[in-house]
Amino acid sequence: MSSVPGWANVEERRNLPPALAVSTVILGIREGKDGGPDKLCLPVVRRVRQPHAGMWALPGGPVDPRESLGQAAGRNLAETTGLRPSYLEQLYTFGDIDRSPTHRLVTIAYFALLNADQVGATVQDDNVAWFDIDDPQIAQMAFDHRKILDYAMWRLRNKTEYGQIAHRLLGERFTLAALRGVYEAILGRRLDPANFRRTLKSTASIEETDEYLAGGQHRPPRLYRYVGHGPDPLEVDPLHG
Amino acid sequence: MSSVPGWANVEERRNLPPALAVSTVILGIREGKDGGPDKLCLPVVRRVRQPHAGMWALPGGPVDPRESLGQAAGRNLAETTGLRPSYLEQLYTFGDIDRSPTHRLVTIAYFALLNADQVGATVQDDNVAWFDIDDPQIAQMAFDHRKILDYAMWRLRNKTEYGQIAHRLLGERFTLAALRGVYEAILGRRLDPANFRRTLKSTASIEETDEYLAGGQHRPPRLYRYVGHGPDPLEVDPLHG
DNA sequence: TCAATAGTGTCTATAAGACACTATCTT
DNA sequence: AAGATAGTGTCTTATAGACACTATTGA
Repeated sequence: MSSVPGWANVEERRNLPPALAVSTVILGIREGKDGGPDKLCLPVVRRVRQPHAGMWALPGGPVDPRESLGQAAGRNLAETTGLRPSYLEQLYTFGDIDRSPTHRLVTIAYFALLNADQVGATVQDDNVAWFDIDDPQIAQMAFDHRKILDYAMWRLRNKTEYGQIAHRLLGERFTLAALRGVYEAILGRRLDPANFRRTLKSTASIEETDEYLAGGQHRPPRLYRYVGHGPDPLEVDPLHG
Repeated sequence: MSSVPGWANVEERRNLPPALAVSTVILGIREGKDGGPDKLCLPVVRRVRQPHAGMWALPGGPVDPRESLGQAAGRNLAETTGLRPSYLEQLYTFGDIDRSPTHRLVTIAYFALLNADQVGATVQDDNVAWFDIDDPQIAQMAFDHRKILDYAMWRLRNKTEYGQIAHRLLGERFTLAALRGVYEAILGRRLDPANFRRTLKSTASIEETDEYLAGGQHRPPRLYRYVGHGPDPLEVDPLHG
C-alpha cells in the first residue's frame, strides 16, 4: 500500500488529526427517452490527483474552520459544479478508518436536489459529467462514494413525504404528469395516473393555478404549485447552509 | 464572552482545527407509575469543567484517530455510563460555528437503545443520573444537547419500522403488552390492545414462544420473540462500531 | 377524424380503529 | 366469586389500486 506515491504509512497516519470534508449527492431529473420513464441523474467530478486519480467522485471538499457544515457543502458544490440547489439535507457522516488510503478522512455527506432548469447546466469542464443513476460508468467510484450514493437513494426511497422533495426537482409550477414522473423515477415503478391524481390532491400539499400548459398534442394539463408545510427540524437552508 | 476562564477569543478560534467528538442519546424504557403509561428515559452526565460546568449533558467525548465513529460512540458510552447498548445508530452531525464557546466543535450524534435490564444500571457515580424524557430538569442542557435530544425523539417518532427498535428496548422475550407499552411511550398515546395485537401479528416480525409469564393476577400472557429482517444499510454494530 | 393525454367515476381489497365479547389467571 | 388482563370476533370507516369512462387538445 505504502508504495503508491503520496500515501502515508501507518505510523504517520496515527499521528494525523482526522481531516474534515463534505461530499454531496446532487440529484436532478430528466425526461425518459422515447416514452420511457423519467430518470434521476447526477453530476460527478473526475479526480485529478491521488488517491483514485481519474475516477469519478462526488463533488465536495474540505470544511473551512469558519463555516458551518451546510455552508461548506453549499460552497463546495457551487465551486465544483456552478450549481445552486433548491434543497440541501445532511445525509450521514462517514468516518471509517480506512476509507481513504492517504489519511484519516471524516466526510459529512449531503444530499441536494436540483430543479429541472438546472439539470445539465453545470460549468463547462471536462472533469464534470452527468450520469443517469443506473449508468454502469459510475458503478465504481472513488473512495466509498458509491456507498454514499447508494445510501442517498435508499434514503430517498424511504422518505415518508415525497411531496416535500418531489416539487424541488421541478420548477415552481408543474403538471401532475411531471410530478408523477418524479415519483415514478424515485420509486422505480409506474403509477396509475388516476389514482395518483386523487391521492395527491387529497393531501392538499399542492394547489391549482389558473394556468395550463399548451403545446402537447392533447388536452392541455393544468399547472399546479406546491404549498409546503413545516420542514424537518434540521433541514438545511440551501443558500445559507 | 472571553472573560470566562478558559474560553478562547475569536482570533484564536479561527486558527484551531475543528475538534471531533461524539455524543449519544441513550434511551431506555421504564414502567409507568400507578397505571400510567410507560416512559422513555435516558442517562445524562453532569459537566465538571467549563464550558457549561454543572449542567447536564449527553454522554460523549472525543474521537480517537485510530477508531471509527461508531467505535468512538460505543467506547465513550461505556466509559461514562458503563452501559453496552443493544442498538446504536448514527443520528446527525452538528457543526455550527458557535455551538461551543471555547473552540470549533463538530459532534457526531448517536442514538442508542437499552433493554429493560439495563435501565438504571449505570456505574455508581454522582455525576450520572437518569431522567424521564419529559423531566423539566433536562429542559435545558449543555451546548446544543437539548436540540440533539429533541431531534432524536423526532427521528424515533418518525421511524417507519418500530418493530426493529421496539424489541431492543425489551429483553429477548417479551409480552405483547410490554411491546405495546413501548409503542405507546414513543407515540405518546394509548393504543387499543386488540388492534395492536392483530396489526403486529400480521407483520410477522414477531414469533410466538411456548412460554407464558406467570405471576400477575390475571391470565398469564404468552411470551414472544423478535425475528428481525434485514437492517438499515448503515446500521452500526453496537459492539464493534 | 384520430391519437394522445387530461381528468372523473366507481368498484374492490385491504388496513385501521371502535368496541363487545370470551378466557384464564391470582387473590 | 371478583378483579384484572389475555385474547377473539366483528362492524365501520378510510385508503390504495384496478379500470372503464368522458373531455379536450393538435395534427
